Amino acid sequence: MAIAKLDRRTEIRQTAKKLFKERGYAGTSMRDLAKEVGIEAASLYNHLSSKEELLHEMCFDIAEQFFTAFNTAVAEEKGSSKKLKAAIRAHIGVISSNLDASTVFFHEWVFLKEPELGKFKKLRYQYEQGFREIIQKGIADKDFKEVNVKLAVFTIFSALNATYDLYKSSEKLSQEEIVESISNLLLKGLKK
Amino acid sequence: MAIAKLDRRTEIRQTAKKLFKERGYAGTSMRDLAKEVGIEAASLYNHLSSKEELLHEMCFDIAEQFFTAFNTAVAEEKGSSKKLKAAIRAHIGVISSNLDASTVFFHEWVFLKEPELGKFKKLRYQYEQGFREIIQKGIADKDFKEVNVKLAVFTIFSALNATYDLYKSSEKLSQEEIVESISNLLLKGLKK
DNA sequence: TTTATTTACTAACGTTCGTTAGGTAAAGGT
DNA sequence: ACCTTTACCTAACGAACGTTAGTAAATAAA
Repeated sequence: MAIAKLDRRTEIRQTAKKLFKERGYAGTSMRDLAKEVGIEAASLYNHLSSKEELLHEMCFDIAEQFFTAFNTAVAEEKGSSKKLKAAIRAHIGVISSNLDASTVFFHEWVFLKEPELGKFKKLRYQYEQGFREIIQKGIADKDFKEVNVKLAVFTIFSALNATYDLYKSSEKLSQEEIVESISNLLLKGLKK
Repeated sequence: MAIAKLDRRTEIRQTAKKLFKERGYAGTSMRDLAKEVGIEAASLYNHLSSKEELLHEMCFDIAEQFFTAFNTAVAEEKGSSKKLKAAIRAHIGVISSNLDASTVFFHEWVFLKEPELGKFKKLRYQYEQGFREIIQKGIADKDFKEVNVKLAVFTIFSALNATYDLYKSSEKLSQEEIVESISNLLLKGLKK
């Protein structure tokens, strides 16, 4: 065969990301998914083993991408401000190159069942921990103000994790504009 | 009758907020709701006319609260920084006194059907416009940096709208701590 | 005390859910 | 040429969905 057309397996998964994003996991039926792909619902099961598997794959795939991007980004920079900005860029980068899946990652992980749910939460905590450590180091080095670290990281993630929303607006913002704007605001603030 | 116990109508709506928050609108069935209230699913319909009505009420009730709180808050302050901080406080205040419903407001409005969906989006745009105008005024008065207004407001809302998450963490943060911390970060930034 | 309203029940409606069983036709490997 | 595998189909499973109908008991109004 060699060089097949983009196969059904992949097509189904891409379509599932799109639908889970648009209608939510619980709001998307396997029949919806099948119709969008152009086959019967039962035929989906030649390419997957359950609806839940789709969600599971999406969430953990994105989780892994976040880790990888973070690790390479911060390794390349010295200094807390630069590390933080690099981490922000990496995080936004993963979102912008996985617009559907990352939306699912942020909103639909609640439908994971144990034990995956627990595993997922743990991964997320670990990932956030990376950001907390950058900020702690920054405070220790007197680069950053003595803020409440947890709250600061919370605020940063809130801002970053909503950026998928920016890409559907009509404004054509480049990724670097978004990165610059958000990290400037978070690092230097609004006040003159 | 006089002074009835907290009536069923109210009880059902409070329980619905809790369940819609925990399991999502699509992920909550009327039988789930009935069981939690302690009656049969069919009996719910003595107190409401449809599942959708519940969602509709929650979303528009919170929308109204946001408007009211915003208007009184900014009317009491002069100067862009103070107005913005007051608006932030008001916004967080509405969230913190409606923890269930505001979560539904942020995540489940997508399940509204037309024409309510359109009406909802319009209200939200108008509300955000209030924040944009504060920032525009602040820039014009040289109080604020010349930031991309839309992106700044986007970032602010992202941070504010996630605060409902803070109240379920074990840390006992007071509302004023949260307001101070977030508005300081957004106004003055992380950098020293 | 009779009457009307409210609140709950059981039973069931038609629909949709995720998924399985079993079959068919084409493609690929040997 | 044969056999296996892949990819689809139709049909159907039992369960769950939102909601309606009809009724009985309790409560309030007259």
